[in-house]
Amino acid sequence: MMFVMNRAGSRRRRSKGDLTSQAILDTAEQLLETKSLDEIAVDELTSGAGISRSTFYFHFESREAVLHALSERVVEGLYDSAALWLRRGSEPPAESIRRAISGTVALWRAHGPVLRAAVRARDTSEVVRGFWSEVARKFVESTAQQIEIERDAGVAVPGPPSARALATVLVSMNESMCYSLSLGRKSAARDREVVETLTAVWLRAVYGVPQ
Amino acid sequence: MMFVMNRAGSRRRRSKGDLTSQAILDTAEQLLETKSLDEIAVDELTSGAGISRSTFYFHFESREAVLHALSERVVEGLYDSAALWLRRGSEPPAESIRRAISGTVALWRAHGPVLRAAVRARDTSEVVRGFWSEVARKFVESTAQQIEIERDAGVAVPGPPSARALATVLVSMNESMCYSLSLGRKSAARDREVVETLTAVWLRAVYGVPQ
DNA sequence: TGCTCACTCGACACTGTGTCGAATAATTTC
DNA sequence: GAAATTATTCGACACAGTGTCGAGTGAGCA
Repeated sequence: MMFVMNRAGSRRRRSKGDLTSQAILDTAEQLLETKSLDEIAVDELTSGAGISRSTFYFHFESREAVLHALSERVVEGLYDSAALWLRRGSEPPAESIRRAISGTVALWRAHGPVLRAAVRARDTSEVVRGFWSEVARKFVESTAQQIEIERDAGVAVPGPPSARALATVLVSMNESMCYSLSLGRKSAARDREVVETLTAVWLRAVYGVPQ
Repeated sequence: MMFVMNRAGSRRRRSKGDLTSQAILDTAEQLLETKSLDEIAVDELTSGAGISRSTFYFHFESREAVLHALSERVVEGLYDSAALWLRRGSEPPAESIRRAISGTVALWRAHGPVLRAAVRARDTSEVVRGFWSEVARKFVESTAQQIEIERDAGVAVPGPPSARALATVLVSMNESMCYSLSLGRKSAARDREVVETLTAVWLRAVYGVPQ
C-alpha cells in the first residue's frame, strides 16, 4: 500500500492517484447509503470512480481497507463529543452529558451508513476490529475516569459496579441505540427522545435520582 | 419450501429428509463457532452433512434460511427469561431482574455463535429482520408494561422517559452487552460482573437508588 | 408390477474475486 | 528536452462460490 492519505489543507499538490482514491472513497460512502459493505462489488466502486476494476487493487488492498479509511475520516468527530463530558466546568452533569450524547447522535445521523458498516466489519476484519477497540477504549476510559472523579467528590453513587464496568455498559448502550436509530428515518423528535432517554439512564446510573 | 420442522418429541417417524436437514443445521451450528455466516460456503455445510452441494437447495432456500431455523430453536429459551421479570411476586425487584438478566446471559453463553449470527443477519435478510423485530417487540413490550405497573404503584421513578423508551434502551443495552460478552472467553467471574452491572443499571434506571 | 414422490446428484451458466504482465502517463534526472 | 524512473491504468486469466436444471435413484404404496 503506497497510498498515503493527504491531510486536509495540505499544500502538497494532489497527485492523480490521490484523486482516484478519493473518488473511490466518495463512491463507497455513497453506496453505503443503500447497501451493506459486502453487497457492494468492487466494480461498483470503480465504475463509480470511472476506472477499471483491477485498478482498484492498486489503491486499496480490499473493501475493508476502504471502510477503514472512511472510518478514520468520521471518527475524529466522535472523540470531540466524548471529550465533552470529561472536564465539565461548574455546569450541572445533566447538561454536559446531554450535550455529549447529543453530539454522538448527531454524528451517527450524519454518517450512519459508514459507522454502521464499520461496526459490522469489526467481526470480519482484523484491522477494523483493532481500530474500533481503540475507539471504544478511549470512550470507556474517559467515562470511567470521570465517574471516579464524581464518586470521589461524593456526588456519584459509589460502586459496585466499578467505574470501568459501568462505563462499559453505558458506552455500549449508546452505541447500540445510535446504530438502530440511524437505521430509521431521520426524525428530530425521535432523536430528541433517544437523547433524553439515554441521558436519563446515564444520570440515574451514575448519580442516582435527585430528590 | 416443503421442509417442515419436526416438533421435538413428535411421534412422527423421522423421514430421511428430516435427518438430512437436521445434519445441515448441526453442521451449521458447529461451523458458526469458528466463522461468520457469510464465510461459510454451502459445500462446507453439505460435506459436513455427507451430501452433495446441490442437495442443499432442496432443503433450504439459502444460508439465511438455515440461520432462521437455527434461531427459532434457540430463541424460545429467551422468552422464558424475559417472562421472569414480568409478574414477579412479592420478591424484591433486584432478585427478579438479576434472575432474568442472568438467564439471558446464560443463553448467550450457550448459543452465542447462533445468536450473534442472527443479530448480524438482521441487516441483511428480510426474514431474519422480521423475526428479530418480533423478539425485540416482545421484550420491550413486557418490560415497558412492568415499568408502568411499578410506576403506578409509586415504586418506580416516574417518566419521562416514557416506559416504552426506557424499556427500549435497557433491552438494547442487554443485547449489545451479551453480544460482546459472548465474543470473549467464557469466564464465570466476568459473567457475574456483567450481570451485576446490568442489574444495577436497570434498578437505578427504573427504581432510582435506594437510600 | 408399476406409480409416485421424496430425495439426490453432476453439469452448467453466471457473478465476483484477486493477480499478473504489459501498456501508458506523469515525474524526475541528467 | 531526452532518457530513465516511477506511478497509474488496463485486459486477460485462474479460481471460488452461487443457484438452477433435468436426469436419475430408491422406498413405499396402490
